[in-house]
Amino acid sequence: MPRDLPKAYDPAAIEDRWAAYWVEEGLFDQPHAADTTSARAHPVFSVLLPPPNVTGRLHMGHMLEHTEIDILTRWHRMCGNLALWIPGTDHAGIATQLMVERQLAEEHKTRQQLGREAFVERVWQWKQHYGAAILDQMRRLGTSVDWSREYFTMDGPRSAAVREAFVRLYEQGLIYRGAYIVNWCPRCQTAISDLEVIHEEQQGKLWEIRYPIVGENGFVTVATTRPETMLGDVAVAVHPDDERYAHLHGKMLRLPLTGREIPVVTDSWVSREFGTGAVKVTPAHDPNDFAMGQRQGLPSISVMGETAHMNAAAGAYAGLDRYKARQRVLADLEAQNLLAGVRDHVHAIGKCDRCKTVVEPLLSTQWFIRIQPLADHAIAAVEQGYIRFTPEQYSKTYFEWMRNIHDWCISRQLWWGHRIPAWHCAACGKITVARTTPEVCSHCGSNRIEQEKDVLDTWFSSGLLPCSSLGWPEHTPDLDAFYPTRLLVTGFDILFFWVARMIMLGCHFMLDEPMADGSKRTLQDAVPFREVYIHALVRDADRQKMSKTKGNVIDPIQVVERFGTDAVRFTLAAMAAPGTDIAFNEDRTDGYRAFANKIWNAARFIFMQMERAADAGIVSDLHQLGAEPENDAPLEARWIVSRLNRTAGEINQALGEYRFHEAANTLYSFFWGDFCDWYLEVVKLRLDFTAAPTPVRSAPVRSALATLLSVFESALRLLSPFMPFISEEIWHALYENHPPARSIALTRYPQAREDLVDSAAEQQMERTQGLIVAVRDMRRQLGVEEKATVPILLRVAPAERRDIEQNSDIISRLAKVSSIEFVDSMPEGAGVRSAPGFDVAVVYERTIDVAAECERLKKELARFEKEISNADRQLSNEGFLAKAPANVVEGLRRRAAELTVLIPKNRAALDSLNCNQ
RNA sequence: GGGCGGCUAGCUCAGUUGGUUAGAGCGCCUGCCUUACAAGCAGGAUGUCGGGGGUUCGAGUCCCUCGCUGCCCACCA
Repeated sequence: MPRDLPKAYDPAAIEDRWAAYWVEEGLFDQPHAADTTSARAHPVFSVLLPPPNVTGRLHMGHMLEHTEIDILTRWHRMCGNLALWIPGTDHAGIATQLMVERQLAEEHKTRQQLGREAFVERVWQWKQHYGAAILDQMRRLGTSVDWSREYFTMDGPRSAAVREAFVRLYEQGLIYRGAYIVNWCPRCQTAISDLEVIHEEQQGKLWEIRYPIVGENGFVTVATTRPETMLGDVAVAVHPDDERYAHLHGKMLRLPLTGREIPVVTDSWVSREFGTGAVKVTPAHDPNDFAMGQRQGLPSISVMGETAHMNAAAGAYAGLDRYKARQRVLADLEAQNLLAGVRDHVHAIGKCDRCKTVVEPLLSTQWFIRIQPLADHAIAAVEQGYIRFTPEQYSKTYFEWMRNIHDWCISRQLWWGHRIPAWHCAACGKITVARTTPEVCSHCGSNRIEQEKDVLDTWFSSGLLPCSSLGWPEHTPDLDAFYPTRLLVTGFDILFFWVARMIMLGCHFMLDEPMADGSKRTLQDAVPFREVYIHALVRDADRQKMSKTKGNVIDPIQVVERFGTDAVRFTLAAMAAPGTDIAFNEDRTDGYRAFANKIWNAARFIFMQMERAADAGIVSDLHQLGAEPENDAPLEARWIVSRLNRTAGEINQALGEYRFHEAANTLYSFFWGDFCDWYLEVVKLRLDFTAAPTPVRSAPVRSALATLLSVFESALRLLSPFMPFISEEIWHALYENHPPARSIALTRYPQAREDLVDSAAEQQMERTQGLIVAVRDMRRQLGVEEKATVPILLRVAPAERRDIEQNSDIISRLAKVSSIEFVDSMPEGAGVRSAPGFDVAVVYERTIDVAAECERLKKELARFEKEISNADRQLSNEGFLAKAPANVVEGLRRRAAELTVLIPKNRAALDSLNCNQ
């Protein structure tokens, strides 16, 4: 027998072995070119791994996400679903480029020095290294993904999908190119989308500047936070109804420092309350001004370049950095007495999400997606309930954003990414957009064409993943079988970046695509996933957000090495209440390491019993034994089987609602509380091979062993999605390395069987447990030696006496009772415990600690009295009786009846001990 | 400027549609090496559910308000 398990569980000794086994055996791979009829015959559970960026290592948030997806995937797989979890990594354009630039900087090099081609080659090297490391970590964590379908957002099939998507959108007129105000990062040297700008409140200044009126004495005073951009002013705007400025409509102003003349225009966007009510208009450097410029037909003057230095149009200020220029402008205005005032002003300043450089709104030629048509479908998909969010509140956030969406700037002036499939013609200046690299300009036939240098926003390719990971734009069997994916699990931080984009792109491209049966997909089947589960943020033990700068980042691999993967997974699951951030606390993990050890030792115990049974020649093959308890089976067997089924029901329900914490806690308390603490202790009674004077070749022993094994095996299966390693190891040992399947992960998940839920047995067991606990407590109070057995006096209703007698061996063993004497009334003065259903006293020579007992009784009495007065009040309230559900009323009546019995007993005990003297 | 969440035992957190006595882990106190497990066993103590008001027969749970505290979104210079 290979069951010579070490006394303490050592995760390190088994985890690598199983992690490798699962991958090598391809246990979680689905056949390619899947038979779609079989896919339709089975429920499908398909899920996409949110691709980790190839920027570094996995962090705790990844581990939470992967644990949650893995639990669900393993669960669905064991429930008989065709489960497919596709893994992959993201090239993460700007983020990865930044990492490599930093690496270069350490070598005192820049990407410009390397040149585009060499630089991109260098990033590929980085990707090889870090991408592989991330996937290794995933294997280490036991994620049950389909490695045969692994993707990278810049590999061949995904690049083809990106090109197809771009070209189609272009052909549909949904992509345009033009000069607009964009968010420009002067450090990254690229445009970024609105989402990549993070706003931070900052204490700044609001300057008031006088613009002289041409041909008159006097000024218009404008207020601005960006004085340096005044060099690009093309107008001053006032509200049309603002009487203060009515006389100036149509007049010209002389722009200070430049002498240029600019008009006063009216625009109802201007707020009369803010500043002076007159606003300088700088279309090239402010999004609002740009919009106004368009409305008013004003020109744009760019005075700042891509590095946020003033350009030639800034005249004397050319070459100055924007902040330097600001100082100089202010000083010059001051000198000319044109600075009317300055005051403190708090405003939000935009910074680059990646490098934290202050973003500059710049006029720049970029590619955009006309987003409204896509957004319309995306809104409808959620409104119609084709996509559901959990927690539900996120759908509100989603709508909020989607209904106020702006066109998406998809071009980036980066080198790492999907290069836009557009070619500029040097001859005719027109653009050719094509799926395959063209030889000549499609407009004039010239061969002087050059591909667009810009690359696409990284989210363009990841936004296509639900389709592209299944083979789109090809019409593949995978797409037929697994699209829409069933679920997306991700963090709220990429709700707009990624989730929203996937919904828009998925709905757009999959609508009207053929399904497996040849019919066209409607919106319902075009969505990229049917449900979105938004998980929490993992914080440190002090609820602080983990960040490199704070130095509080927990490396999952390190924690895993200390406590074992299963313990960390279980910690995350047990703390993952939907909608609540997780304060990751290692104390908790230590507790679950102990849980793993508990499971391990339960297995050791069971293996010992099996060996003994084999040695005694009781059974040849334990696994052949029937598992269901007979009607005359002992209480503990009927009880544990009932508890198992109830537990299975609760876990299945909880997992179906993404209530990981509830599932984990239910499992924990079942295994430790019910199975180990009670059931195993009682079962020892049935399996007492040594004590039996006669040969133990008896049916009861076989029956006990059968239940023990069956319940334990079921518990392991319940456990396996949460703790795949230890459950796999023990399961194989249980079957002596000849298990009925290659992995416990391929067995069936236990489902609740109503016919095995035995409420009567549960109630009886609860009463028995109550009695045992009462006796144990009295023993402690009386100071009975741990090993001594003592007689008890017991008073129960005659009807229950038989139950107690039947289970007297359980009581004797677990409460160390030598004999039970049934009495009709308790003797005076003895330490008596009263509970609903029984009074019990321990017979022992020592007397109890009267003071302590009085205190206990008084506390209990106070609690009872409060409770009965509550109960009486409610029961005499007609509204309650009329409106409360019958079971609630009935429950309260029963409790009141119990209290009516218990309270006098309590008082009598207090009297007999003279507690009140 | 809009919107969302949190406040429950010493600590970290559960508590689904309002329903009988508000729970867990860790920590704490007491006693045990009981031959699966001392990473264990048995027993115990601990809460005016942030304050106030309201709805209801009944509120930790729903509504209003106040306080503290996070977070997201936002083109008022």
